[in-house]
Amino acid sequence: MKHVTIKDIAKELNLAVSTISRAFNDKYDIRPETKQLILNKAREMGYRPNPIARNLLQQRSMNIGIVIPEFIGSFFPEVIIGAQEVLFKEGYQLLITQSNECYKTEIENVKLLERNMVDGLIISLSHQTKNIECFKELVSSGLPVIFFNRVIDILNTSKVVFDDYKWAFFATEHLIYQNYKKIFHLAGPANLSLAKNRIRGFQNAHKKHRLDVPDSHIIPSGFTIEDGDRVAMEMIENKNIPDAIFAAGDLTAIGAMKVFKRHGYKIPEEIAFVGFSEQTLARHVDPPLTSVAQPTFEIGRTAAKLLIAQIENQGVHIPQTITLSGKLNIRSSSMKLTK
Amino acid sequence: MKHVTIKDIAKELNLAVSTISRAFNDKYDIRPETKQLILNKAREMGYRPNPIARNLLQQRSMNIGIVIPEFIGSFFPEVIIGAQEVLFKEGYQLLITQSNECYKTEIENVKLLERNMVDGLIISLSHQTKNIECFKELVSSGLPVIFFNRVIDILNTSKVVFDDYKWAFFATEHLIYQNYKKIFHLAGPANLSLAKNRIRGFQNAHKKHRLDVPDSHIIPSGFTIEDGDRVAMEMIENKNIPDAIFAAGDLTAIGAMKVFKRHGYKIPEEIAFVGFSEQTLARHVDPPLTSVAQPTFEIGRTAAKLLIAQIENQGVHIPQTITLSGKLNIRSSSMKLTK
DNA sequence: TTGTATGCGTTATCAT
DNA sequence: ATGATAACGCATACAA
Repeated sequence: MKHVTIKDIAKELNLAVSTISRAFNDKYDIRPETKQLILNKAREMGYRPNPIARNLLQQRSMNIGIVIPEFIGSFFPEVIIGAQEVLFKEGYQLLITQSNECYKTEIENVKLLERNMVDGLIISLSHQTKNIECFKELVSSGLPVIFFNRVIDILNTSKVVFDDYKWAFFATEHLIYQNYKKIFHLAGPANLSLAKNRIRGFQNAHKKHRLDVPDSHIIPSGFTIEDGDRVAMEMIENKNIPDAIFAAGDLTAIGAMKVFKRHGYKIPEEIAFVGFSEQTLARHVDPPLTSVAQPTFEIGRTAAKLLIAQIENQGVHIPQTITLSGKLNIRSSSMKLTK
Repeated sequence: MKHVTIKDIAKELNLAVSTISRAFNDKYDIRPETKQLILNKAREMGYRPNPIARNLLQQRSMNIGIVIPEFIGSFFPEVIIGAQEVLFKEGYQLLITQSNECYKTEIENVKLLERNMVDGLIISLSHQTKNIECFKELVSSGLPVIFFNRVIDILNTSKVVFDDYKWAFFATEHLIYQNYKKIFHLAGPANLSLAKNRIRGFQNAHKKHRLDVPDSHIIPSGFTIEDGDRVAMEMIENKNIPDAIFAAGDLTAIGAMKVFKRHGYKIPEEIAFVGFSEQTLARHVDPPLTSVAQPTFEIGRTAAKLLIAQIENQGVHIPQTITLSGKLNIRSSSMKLTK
């Protein structure tokens, strides 16, 4: 447990600590033989540099904080893996926190990370988050922050987003091409701009094909299986049954699909389903769910790169928004069998 | 970005830094008015204590490292949430790393965390891990380490494990009671003791019911969907078809189930399936998969508690192994319809 | 009750 | 080329 320090090495070799330090940071002059001597001794004694001390001195922790709203779906873990890949290469550690979609925990997580002197933050909001004062302060404090996917439009930071509008448009159009007429949209949490963009895509696809979309076709839901369950039950009770559903999240689509299936509806013949976000689950439910796939790993990598650039470039930072593209994975949940 | 320090406050108020320090750690004598004065000023100046400096001084980081082999399934995230819950309450931060089931990355993660002076580690092994020298050294270095689920038997540390033997036994017995005769076991990675225990449970359940289990019924596989795919394809090619499959992991079961389904086998009438670990996926595949549920959150909480106890109790630490229990969720993948 | 001084493990700036 | 020393921000033993 007792860590070996450069001081111990110095004592052992009758050298000054500064000399030992130099042996490890070869920016300074040091005689090659001395260096070898020190390096050997260090290995022998099992010396490991203490990054905490170095961080204290250099006023940076080499830690990056990441704040995500949940952990269970495959989306965020994949983003994190992508970010981790880039950050580790640059010597940064990743401190991961998740809020269970709870605004209060989210704020606590941010404060906790801030206090731990992370050099930057990568954030995706909980869908409870309405009050953004805290984030405004965070950003104006000067700490580099990157938002991804669930972002705050008006905040002046770099962002990595998905072209939600475009892909919601395509997904809806896919249903229209299959000749579905009464298409409902299970919308995401109202305060997320991503949800609004998906709604716009849904509407404009209809517009392009000169189809009507009454507001009643846009049903506020959420992102969970239970949201899908609930909404589907309501439709059945109200005898207001669509012939296709485009959900803002895979899990909602899956929840709704299960309910309709249980009630004897044939999928996709009577009701088609399209989801969004390509959870692992989508490929494995029955029938497999058509879904918009987001480049999860790439989102993470991009956010990490932006963050590193901003950190190493303090002062002259121009916020930029990078929009990534995806693809529509068409599966049997939305393919009308050719008759 | 420029952080306010106690020094700044001291200068501002014409007090000594130690007095400021005392105001925040109320173990020491300080006049209440002085304390109030300082606290107010501190708030006004936006002071935030710097944990890095404190850690350096106290030789502890209040960080716990966690090393897991993967991230995508719901099992490990749930364990982490459980651990996080306990650790946060005690003021610890959680540094999460994952290795993608790669031994090399796993070791790197451990070293990285060690260098960052974590106060303890919670580890579950990658299934590539065979060489345990590194972990032996780690443990004998005195750093508190808790293993969970994928543990190293011979290592003298505290462990949180699941009663794999018992539940494999029950799962197998469930199939036997349903009158399945030719039951195959898709075994987990050979170097994990958990895999061995599940095999033993499988065998002994047969023994209890005086059934024969040729070794050929135990098929080495892994934990992924692809493993299940592969193994199922082999069975079909060899025309060696079981009437039930008990897999050491849900994903393997799901992979195999899909292949057999695609080849026209009726589930569970012709082949029954039972998995292990209760991934979210299990409830949502078709048919829903019978699976042994592990108390994921509880595993995390227990590991965290053991670790904290060990950290705060340096020196007199008696390694203990806590075995948690689970339950068998019986779903239609293994329920022979009553004729 | 408050101030002074020291040290945690490093790096950087001097001087030697 | 190497040594001495001051920082980084904080906590604490000791002096006042």
